[in-house]
Amino acid sequence: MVVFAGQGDARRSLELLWRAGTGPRTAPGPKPALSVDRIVRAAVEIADAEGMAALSMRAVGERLGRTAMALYTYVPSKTELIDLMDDHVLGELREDYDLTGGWRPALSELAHELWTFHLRHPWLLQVSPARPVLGPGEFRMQEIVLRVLFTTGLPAARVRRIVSTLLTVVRGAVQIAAEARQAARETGLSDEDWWRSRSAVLAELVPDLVTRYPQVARLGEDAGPPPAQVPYLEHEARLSLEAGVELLADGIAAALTREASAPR
Amino acid sequence: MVVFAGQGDARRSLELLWRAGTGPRTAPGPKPALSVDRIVRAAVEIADAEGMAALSMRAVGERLGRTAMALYTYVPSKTELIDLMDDHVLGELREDYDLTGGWRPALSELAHELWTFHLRHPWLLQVSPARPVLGPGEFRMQEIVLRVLFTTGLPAARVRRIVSTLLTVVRGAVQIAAEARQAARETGLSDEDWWRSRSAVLAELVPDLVTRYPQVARLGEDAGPPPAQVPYLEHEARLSLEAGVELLADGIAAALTREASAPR
DNA sequence: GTGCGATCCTTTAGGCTGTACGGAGATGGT
DNA sequence: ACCATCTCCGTACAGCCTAAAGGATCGCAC
Repeated sequence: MVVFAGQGDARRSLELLWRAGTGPRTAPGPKPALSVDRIVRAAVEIADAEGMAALSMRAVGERLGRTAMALYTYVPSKTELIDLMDDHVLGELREDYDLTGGWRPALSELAHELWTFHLRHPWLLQVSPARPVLGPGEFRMQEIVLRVLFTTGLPAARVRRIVSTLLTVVRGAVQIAAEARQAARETGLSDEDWWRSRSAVLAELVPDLVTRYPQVARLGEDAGPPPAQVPYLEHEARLSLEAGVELLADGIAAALTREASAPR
Repeated sequence: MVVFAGQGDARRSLELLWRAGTGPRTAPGPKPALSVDRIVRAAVEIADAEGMAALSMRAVGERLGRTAMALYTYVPSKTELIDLMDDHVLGELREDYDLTGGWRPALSELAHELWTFHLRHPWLLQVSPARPVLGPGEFRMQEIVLRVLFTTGLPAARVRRIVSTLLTVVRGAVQIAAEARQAARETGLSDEDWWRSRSAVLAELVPDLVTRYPQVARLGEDAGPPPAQVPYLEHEARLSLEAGVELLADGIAAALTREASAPR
């Protein structure tokens, strides 16, 4: 499932996101027992614990002692609810990063925060980054990341692409880690067991594997240290993220020296 | 929806992927009118044209003049079918890249090929990269990418992370482009129209936006040239990819000079 | 106090989804 | 001719989102 930011009424969506029009109540009718916030929190709890696939309107309603349809008084659709969830959890992001050591350590600190944040809410990866949510959380997040990256002194256009790349790298790494977790939970097989059973059959079915795919074989030669605690793929993803951020930082440094030698 | 590589019987999955056990037919019963290949091709056509969400067993069956259940004779489940689709289209990837100019131009050529490839089959982004498919297509793809990146001379462990980062960067850029396309198709709104209508309401609802989010405002100042032909987000994603690959290449170069000054 | 009408919530229903199950018809080998 | 086997289909079930309609509850004007 891919989720797009509210396709319905733009005004209604934005009002919900920014909690506009929440003045004092004077209208008739029964008092609302629920609230947008309670619904969003319940939904986030479900998605965090059981994944986006388990997030149904029925499930959210049930958790609040209501039916699915009761939610539609507060939230126009499931899509919109997911937007609200997205923007809500973005409020958790740590705000300040130590810039006294320059942009480089701050960048890797930020990347690490984004990593743990996304791992806490892996369903975020299912929300489309195209046409983003445009709520306070999203703006706050942009603000946080930009505050770090503008200290490089690079021009805005370049910073924009760097932010985009950074978020992509983080999301990619988290995707592997999170989906590895989910796969382990759903199949009951650890990454190692999965690989062992597959590679045994594979070797039998395709005996000439190493000669047919020499580069891949070359990759396999350095196995690296066995992952002790952390599941294999999660560990690998973590290393991949660190490598990615380092590559990114080196790329920024290169851009900076170029900029310095040929300033316009 | 997130799809995992075949959770069923590992042997059956791999046999299907490698088309093992397709000897001459001597069994009784009616001749199969369909084939795994035809089913996979039909499924790919649907997913390419209408997206993963439109890919249902009923739809695939209909396209072949059969019911949904007829497919289950050939393919054990929808998940498995998607794995087969994935591995199948990977066969389209161009194989050879010009390495006479060194790894750098080859890398950007490769990235561009991966970009167009994924744009042609955007549903690939919905297949989990954790626990990959382990079919001939996947191995071929790895082989292709590794052939380019091993020419940097970096050690295998490092190359592995670089490959991972490269694929992540490409997938991230494609995701934005593809989902922007899909959003445009589904909402009937161009990126510009979408942004115009939203930003008007936003300015009204949050009048102090620029003072509250100064960094974001600073980003907005350089609007850049208006995208003439290509839809806005797709254009932006393309630029983001190019920037990402350049950053990556600079990162590799930095790693190379480090390696050269301190070889072990 | 009484009734109007807005609001909250539920029930029902419709159109999707993947796939388990059982059966119908076709076919090759004995 | 028979039978085991294979292809293919109809039915069914559980689950999904949400449109529509009705019941319960309450603030306010009269």
